[in-house]
Amino acid sequence: MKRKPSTEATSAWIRLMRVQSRVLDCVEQDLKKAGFPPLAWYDALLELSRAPGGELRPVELERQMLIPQYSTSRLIDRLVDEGLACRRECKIDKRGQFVEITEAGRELQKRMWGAYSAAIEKYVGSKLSDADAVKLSGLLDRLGCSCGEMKLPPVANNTNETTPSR
Amino acid sequence: MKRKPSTEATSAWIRLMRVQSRVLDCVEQDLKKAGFPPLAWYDALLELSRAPGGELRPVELERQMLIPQYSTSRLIDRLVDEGLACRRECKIDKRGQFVEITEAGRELQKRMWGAYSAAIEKYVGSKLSDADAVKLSGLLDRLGCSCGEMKLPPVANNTNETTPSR
DNA sequence: TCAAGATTGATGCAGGTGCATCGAGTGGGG
DNA sequence: CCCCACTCGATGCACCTGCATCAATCTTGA
Repeated sequence: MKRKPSTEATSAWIRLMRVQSRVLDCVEQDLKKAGFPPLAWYDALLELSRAPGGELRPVELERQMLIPQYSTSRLIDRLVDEGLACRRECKIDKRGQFVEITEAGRELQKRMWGAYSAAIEKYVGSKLSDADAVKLSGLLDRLGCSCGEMKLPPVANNTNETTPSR
Repeated sequence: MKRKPSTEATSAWIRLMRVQSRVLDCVEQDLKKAGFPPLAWYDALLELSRAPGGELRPVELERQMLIPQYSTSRLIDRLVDEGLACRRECKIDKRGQFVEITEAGRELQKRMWGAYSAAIEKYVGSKLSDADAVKLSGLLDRLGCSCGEMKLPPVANNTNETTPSR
């Protein structure tokens, strides 16, 4: 027997869509106004900077970021064009390659974290108590885990550390 | 004094981004597999179908949907191209126009609601108790209300009624 | 009444995304 | 060893979005 979606589920869905798009807009707007590239660049730079040797296979990056293959490919193009990363050959698998973050890339990632963390604080931290943030995370987790598995979100637990966006 | 974003706020942010993008992907994928157009079309058709006379000024539609003006303009183009709506002149303001939903538009909106409500149930309703859905809505609301004001989400309270997507 | 400014809606351009497909390279079974 | 299936990554295409700007019209206020 197929249930109709409850009013509550529907309402939660609507708010989830509306709120995240507005908050994300605000954050990206702040970053853009500060002259930074889109958040996706930050995510990629962060993943690269955390990888051992500062390099990853595109296919790894793709899995970390949960974005499609072609999207990764073109994002890497842009990072390379801007000198934030470089492609290196992969000796063990000639189909593949490594992407290595450059010093400029590391430096940009750190600078972006300044603006980014400020935006998170402004649009999330200042609106929610820690306890409520924890509750929200818990409820959201239950939604995420089933349409394909949910990766453990890579959260910094050292307050001096940088943190990924998504 | 400027606080660092708490670990909890950051973690909530990450989950918000990841979870909504995955859930939205799942829902849009289901609709696409059923041969339906994107959710934005549904939203527009719903707004039109609820408007008195089934017609709205583009500028109204834009405010309802919280999307930019040029985006509305082109969305209307597509709806008109597909025969789901038509443009009508606005006699009181010659700059403007009315957009009126057609019968085909109303019919598509209803058919989409079938697939759409099933997807909401599948990806949200089945994962969350009603009580948790209410909690989630409440927490999300607190995030939404401040970067620009939050519109009251137009929620159907009659289970036979259709419901907007965002 | 009329000029200045605001509002409505369209559009050219640059860039990003999804989809399908391709070529190169790998690896496993016969 | 060789062929077939698979994986890795790139790319052409269509479409969609954001941004800037435009023309037309409306409104305001001197």
